[in-house]
Amino acid sequence: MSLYSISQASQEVELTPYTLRYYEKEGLLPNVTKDAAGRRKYRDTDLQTIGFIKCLKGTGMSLKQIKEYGDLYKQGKAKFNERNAMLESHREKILEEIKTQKKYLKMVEAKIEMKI
Amino acid sequence: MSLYSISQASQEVELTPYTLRYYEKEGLLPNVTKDAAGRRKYRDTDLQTIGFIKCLKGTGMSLKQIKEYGDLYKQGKAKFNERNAMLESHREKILEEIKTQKKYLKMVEAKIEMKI
DNA sequence: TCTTGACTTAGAGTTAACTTTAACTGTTAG
DNA sequence: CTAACAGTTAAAGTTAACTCTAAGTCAAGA
Repeated sequence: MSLYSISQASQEVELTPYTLRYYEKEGLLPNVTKDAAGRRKYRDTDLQTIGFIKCLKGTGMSLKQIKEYGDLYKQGKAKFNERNAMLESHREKILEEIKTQKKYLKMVEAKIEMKI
Repeated sequence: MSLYSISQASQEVELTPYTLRYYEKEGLLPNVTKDAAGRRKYRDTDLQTIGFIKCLKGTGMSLKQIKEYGDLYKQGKAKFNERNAMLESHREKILEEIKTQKKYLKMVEAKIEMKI
């Protein structure tokens, strides 16, 4: 129910106000409302959206693709299949990435064990 | 025992010749030898070094830090502690990253399950 | 001998994702 | 009333990590 200023939102989601404005400019956050003075007011759902954007970005999805996903999302049920296909294939990518990270972890640990 | 041209090495390590030259220019591969005509010849140990660079880079270490690690490596036993500390802390970072990836994976899976 | 192709260099160009600046507006505390 | 502050925009600047271009060298095959 509460509304957050850009600096409050920035603290909540751990992104700078610059980044929040940038994401909006790039079309990743389409529906941020503004008050009478023209200042952004973030709703809880906006923060949730940003949270999911951070999740996608943190797993290697580019902002361009995140925007594509968001655009499909806006089109509702009509694009459900396409949107879900994106998530499914992204899921596979994350699984692959975790595998790779584990392999690399072993390599680093082996190097540490070598003591040379 | 074998020597690889830049294009052969490039195929082996799955990096473009441009990238190999770039890494060398940045001081990440200090000891690539050249033949009489001035062409790079990569040894197996060079390919192993590149493999480890890919591991560090693939786990989020910047080229700048990788160079720092390499520079410590060149200084041998004298810098063993410092070098190993880098690897230990990088190991922690990878473990953290795997945790985060798993959390994000769950978020994506939850979104898929929501079917909305 | 000529030409093709793989290499060399220095330096310029590209891309993604911010990050900052400049100039301005509206709100609030003293 | 005014100073400080938090926000606004468009546009320029930054950074990391490549990626490419231009001009040239060298070796091998027809």
